[in-house]
Amino acid sequence: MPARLQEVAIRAGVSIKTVSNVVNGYAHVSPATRARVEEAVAALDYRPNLSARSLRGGRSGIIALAVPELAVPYFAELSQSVVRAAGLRGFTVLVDQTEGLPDRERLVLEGIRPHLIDGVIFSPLALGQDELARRQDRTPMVLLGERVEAGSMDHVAIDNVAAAREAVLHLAALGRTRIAALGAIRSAKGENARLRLAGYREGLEAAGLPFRSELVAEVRDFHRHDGAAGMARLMALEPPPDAVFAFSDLLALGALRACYDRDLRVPEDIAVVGFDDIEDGRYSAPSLTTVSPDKEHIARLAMDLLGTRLEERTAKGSGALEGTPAGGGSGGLGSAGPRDVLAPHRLIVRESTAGRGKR
Amino acid sequence: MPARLQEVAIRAGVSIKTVSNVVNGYAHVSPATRARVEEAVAALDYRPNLSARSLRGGRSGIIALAVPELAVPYFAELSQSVVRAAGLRGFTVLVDQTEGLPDRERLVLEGIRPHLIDGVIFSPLALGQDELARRQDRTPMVLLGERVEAGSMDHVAIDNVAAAREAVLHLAALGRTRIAALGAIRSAKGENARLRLAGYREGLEAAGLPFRSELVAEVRDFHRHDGAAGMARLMALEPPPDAVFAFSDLLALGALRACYDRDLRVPEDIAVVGFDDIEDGRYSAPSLTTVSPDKEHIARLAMDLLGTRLEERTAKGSGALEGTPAGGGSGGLGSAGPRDVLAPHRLIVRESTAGRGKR
DNA sequence: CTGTTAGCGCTTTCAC
DNA sequence: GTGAAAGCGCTAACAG
Repeated sequence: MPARLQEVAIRAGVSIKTVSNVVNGYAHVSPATRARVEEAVAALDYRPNLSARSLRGGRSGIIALAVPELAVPYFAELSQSVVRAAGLRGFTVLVDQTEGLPDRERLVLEGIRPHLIDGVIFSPLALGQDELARRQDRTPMVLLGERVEAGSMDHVAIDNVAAAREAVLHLAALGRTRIAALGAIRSAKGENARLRLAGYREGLEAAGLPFRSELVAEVRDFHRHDGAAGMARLMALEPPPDAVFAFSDLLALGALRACYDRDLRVPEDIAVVGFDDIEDGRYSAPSLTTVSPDKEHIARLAMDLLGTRLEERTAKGSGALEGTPAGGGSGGLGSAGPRDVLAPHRLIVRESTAGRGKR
Repeated sequence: MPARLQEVAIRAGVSIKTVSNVVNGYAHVSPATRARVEEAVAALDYRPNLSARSLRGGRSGIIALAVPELAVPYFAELSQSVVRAAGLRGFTVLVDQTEGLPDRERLVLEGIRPHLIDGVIFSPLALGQDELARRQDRTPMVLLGERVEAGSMDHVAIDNVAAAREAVLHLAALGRTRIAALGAIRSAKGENARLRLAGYREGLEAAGLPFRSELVAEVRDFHRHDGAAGMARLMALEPPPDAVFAFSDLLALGALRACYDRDLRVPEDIAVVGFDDIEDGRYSAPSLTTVSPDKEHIARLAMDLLGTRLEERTAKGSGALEGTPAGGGSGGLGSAGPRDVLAPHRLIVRESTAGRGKR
């Protein structure tokens, strides 16, 4: 049974309020008193009750991170960065796995664990623009990846189109002419896939290469499995492609595996570029050329945006404390419009396009 | 501003208590009333305030999962399973990354977010037996991996020694005689490494092979990087090993990469076995033979243990209050001692030891 | 079966 | 500078 504020106060011979002041670092406490209180806090191993604090103050210090799957390395690495960035700002992260299921994503939009969560960082997969834009819940939310034009949510992403274009231009610069795209997605899930496909077309055009629809392999998901299957279909073409731009590293890794199964040499027979720069790609054989989004940066930006919103909110909140009877409260909003932040990315050239440097 | 119980009660024309009863699914509410309340709940989009509930009832429905790094695939996959298992039991998971740092792990032991967390599933890395056993905090905790002899904590793990032995016997059965171990760890972090090393020795002995200390490669961590470096050292031996048992898949993947760099054929020149069965190993070239701990099972067992402890706890709590009619069987048995549960594992043979089956 | 009431531990006016 | 008291929203203990 942990100590309460009350007991600390008694032991220190002061009032509850004073202990609270000390614990929360407020000024106007005499050094002597402060020392006594701190001694009592330590002696009793006092820890504030977050539920009580949150009930009272409306803030919990907890943010939710909603991602499709932790087991997908990109999300695992991103989550790691988010957890770290949140920690630096004093927040703990509650992870929600949507598994890319529409219903679970809707739950996120509607506010999981309301009252308990100060804000949400959400990486949607299944939900489209329209649904995202239609969100009701007022908990501050930052969107990762998927951009909502009409919506009112903050958003962090890299320039997917530009990144994809660079990847294709890199392949073209290597002299490849039949450059395939691996990762087109038909369903609503495909925001990222759509952007990368657009960048792929731009890249082809910039390189003076024709767009051939048969060189675009569709997938269901961005997993290794889909990559291997898609690659198998591409290799069955006559003539086959001499390069592949995969829309994720997992797809690319699956593609590499498919090449291995067919004894194709990478990059000699076929060059491969991925997207995400996950750790796996640095150790695969061959190592994977990839578009590297700065995940640390993305996480930090998302946390910054969320932090700002939370501050706005508490600032507003404390002002509107009056007893508000029948709902008239117009409550000045003033909240700045949705912000759209671009995180940096760069192309990392490795063996899957450049070959093995030294042997 | 979300609706409160009060407002729902007014709209439904009943008392607060009745709404609470409906929301919590208690019996003894007339169907008509229930329907009216449910209508009101839906209309006002009422969501219970978890902070208040938790403050009042001492339960929050949140458990913490403390792992070293989400970016390590084994932990990502395990976390995914834990999040899922917890969800099935109505718990949300708050993820804590210790980064394997002693101080952060101590924080876990002392109770992160006290009062807010019903229980903890903890996969320690840096802390040794002694410190774990010395824990004060009373929040129910289940340990993953590391076993505490003296302690009082529940524990779930696979039989690391037996698993390692099987892996080595598999290599020996292939006719390999110079079987190296990759992943010994000197520091306190090494509980798993120690067990697997013990299993390695047992395996050698069972196969009638001599233990050679020069065939044991030490590492700092279980990362790809360490695997590649360790493998490089092993290959410099004269004669080199003809097989490697790596204590983690990440190490094994690093080892595969080191082989690729040296144009060694796997498994012809050297066979490789990993440990963990992460997704990467199923798509690596060659695919990785590995010891597969049943992560779903581990997660479910951990959640079951935690669930039981929580029930014991609340049972005890409410039992302290008098006036419980009904009685019924004592059924008690009070909090059982620490339970130690073994999860299943199996060896999955793939190309890195068996070669490529079909081409 | 339903209503009333008293806090859970904390912050936060308001006095002193 | 410090103390006293009023709730935040909810549940559980009692009546009715």
